[in-house]
Amino acid sequence: MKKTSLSDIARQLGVSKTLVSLVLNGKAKEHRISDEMSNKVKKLAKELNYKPNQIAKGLRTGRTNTIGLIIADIANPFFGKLGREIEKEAAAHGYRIVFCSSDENPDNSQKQIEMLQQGQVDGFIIAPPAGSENQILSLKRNKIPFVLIDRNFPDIDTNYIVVDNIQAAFEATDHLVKQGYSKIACVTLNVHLNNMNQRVLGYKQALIENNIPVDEELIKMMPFTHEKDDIAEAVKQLEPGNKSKVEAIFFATSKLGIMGLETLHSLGLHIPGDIAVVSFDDPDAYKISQPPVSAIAQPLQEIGRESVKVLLDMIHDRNAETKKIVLKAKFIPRKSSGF
Amino acid sequence: MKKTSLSDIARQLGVSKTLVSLVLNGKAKEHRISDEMSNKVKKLAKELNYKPNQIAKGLRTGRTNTIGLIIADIANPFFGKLGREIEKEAAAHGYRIVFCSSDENPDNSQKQIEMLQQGQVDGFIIAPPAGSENQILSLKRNKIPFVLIDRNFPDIDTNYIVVDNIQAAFEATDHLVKQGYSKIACVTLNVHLNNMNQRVLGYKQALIENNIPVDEELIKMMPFTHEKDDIAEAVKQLEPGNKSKVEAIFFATSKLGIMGLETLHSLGLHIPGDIAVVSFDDPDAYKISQPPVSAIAQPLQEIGRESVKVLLDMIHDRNAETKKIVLKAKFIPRKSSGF
DNA sequence: CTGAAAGCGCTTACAG
DNA sequence: CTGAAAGCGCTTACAG
Repeated sequence: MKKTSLSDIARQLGVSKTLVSLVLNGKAKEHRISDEMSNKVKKLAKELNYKPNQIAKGLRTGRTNTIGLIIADIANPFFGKLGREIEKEAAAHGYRIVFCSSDENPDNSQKQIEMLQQGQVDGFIIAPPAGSENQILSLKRNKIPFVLIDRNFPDIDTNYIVVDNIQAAFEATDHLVKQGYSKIACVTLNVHLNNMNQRVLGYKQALIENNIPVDEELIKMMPFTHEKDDIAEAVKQLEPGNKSKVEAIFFATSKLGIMGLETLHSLGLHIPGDIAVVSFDDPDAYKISQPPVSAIAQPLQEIGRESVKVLLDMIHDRNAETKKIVLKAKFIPRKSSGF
Repeated sequence: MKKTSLSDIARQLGVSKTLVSLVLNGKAKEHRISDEMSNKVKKLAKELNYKPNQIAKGLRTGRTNTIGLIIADIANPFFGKLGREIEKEAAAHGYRIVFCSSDENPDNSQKQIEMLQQGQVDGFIIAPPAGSENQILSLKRNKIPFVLIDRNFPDIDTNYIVVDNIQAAFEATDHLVKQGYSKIACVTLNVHLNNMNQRVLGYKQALIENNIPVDEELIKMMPFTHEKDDIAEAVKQLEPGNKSKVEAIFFATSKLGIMGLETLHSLGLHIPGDIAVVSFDDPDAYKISQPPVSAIAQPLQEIGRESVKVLLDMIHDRNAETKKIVLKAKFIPRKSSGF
């Protein structure tokens, strides 16, 4: 069963493809095509179950109604949930999503962007890995619509949707202090991403503001290709359980937090009795954890929505002003910090 | 900066587009084009950073190198992880993935399939929602390559990659019996999907085999648009904590399990002391849960790989035999069942 | 060894 | 009110 095309309809009706195309694209009125003819065309199109070939349309119009989504890893619940929100908003505007996981590797994102740039997407939503500045600059230079999410490059003027990482990390750390902890460690990633830097900054600011000296020994920077064993090692180095060394840990990502909690549990430590815990991001795991984990929940729906909206604005007007949106993340105290 | 096209290269070299296309597609030898000419073309293509327009190529060849992935919800870690595996395998073969979340709603999958069928994908990997039999039949009728994952329709001869749900549910339930529990409840979805039916079947078979009568009161079928409150209600009806009523619960999906655990925790129950728990699927949450949750881990990597391979076979030969692959899921006993 | 031409299925100036 | 024609950027028989 061959698919019906414009010409099939045109032939059967004895009219031109032009007319059929015009009618089916809702431009009948505009071109003063008779209602009678209009209806005949629409009726037959429905009968033949006509669906325009989007590839042909795309070649002609230069539009594909597809957005390229480049994130670190779709299997990471943070990006999975964000992907879902983006999909939802995109679908509402008639757009589809092709996704690529970069694994935070700029070589990967480079290839992925190149691949999708060959006329397959109208624009990109990107969580750019460290070291991908050139790729972003190149997109900008070529006037390809895109918006950054989760992190941005402060030196490059682009659209972005991020959260206030400093404020969120500050709030979580300050909460620990208010709960009575002062030996507070920070486990983060050793990677040049501004969101990560900001999380550490917020952590430090909260300590300073509370007159607690920052102890670099308590800040563990994990190589970013970290394995479970690395985290375990780093966590153990902090000597959790020994309260003269450390009383609480702030995990800068949920992946770190989940692995860290596994380690703490395996050491037989009681949370928060032996060691208190707070974490950036709020995966399901933290809700059913015993005790539930105090966490910083990002406004995923808003990030998803805004990123699509900003991108579409850019697609419709490539010279639109860049939009820089900073949303607030919400700290949710739970039992893991003695709340 | 306009993108360079085939004709740009042809013009600059004073040759035909044919020649350039042939060379760039590695068909130079075959057409006995001189090495000298071949190299000139390749060199210039590289210099001009030529990237073939995939849309044009797609229109001409009818191939897009894109796979449509339709699952219930990319935000569900099970599908997120599976999506990642599929992406990986697809990328290895030069394919990209456009994904759609159906929310287990056949109206959604219908629209999504229709949308992507307009020449945008070469084939589909689908976790078909209940009630989508017609859509699958229609794909089959139109000889569109596709493979089902996670569940299949026994009455329709199609490619599929699933796990042995009966065996896995049997094993998990049997484990509970061996651990000394006999009042074992099952919380599942009230939905006509063969994988769900099989999970309940495996649960029942294990009871019967162990001479434990099946008590329908202990089987809770959740409407599939379940909310957290519904699960909480269902779990409470089982009267967990009252061991004369129920001693253990088998959750048929991780979404049910996670919500169920939240309820059990909120009731202040001790696991497994007051109530033991096992669950289908093995999200991160189960590993850091205290106690860790006994779970059935599906071989996601294998499902992802095989589904892509089978689909590509079908794309390359539309009359290929259908492949029906049943993989084994692995039961991992942990502390939640007293292990 | 190489090229001219047709065509994939659309849209859109242009002309009448 | 409607149509013939060009063209988006490729690939591929066909011809020489």
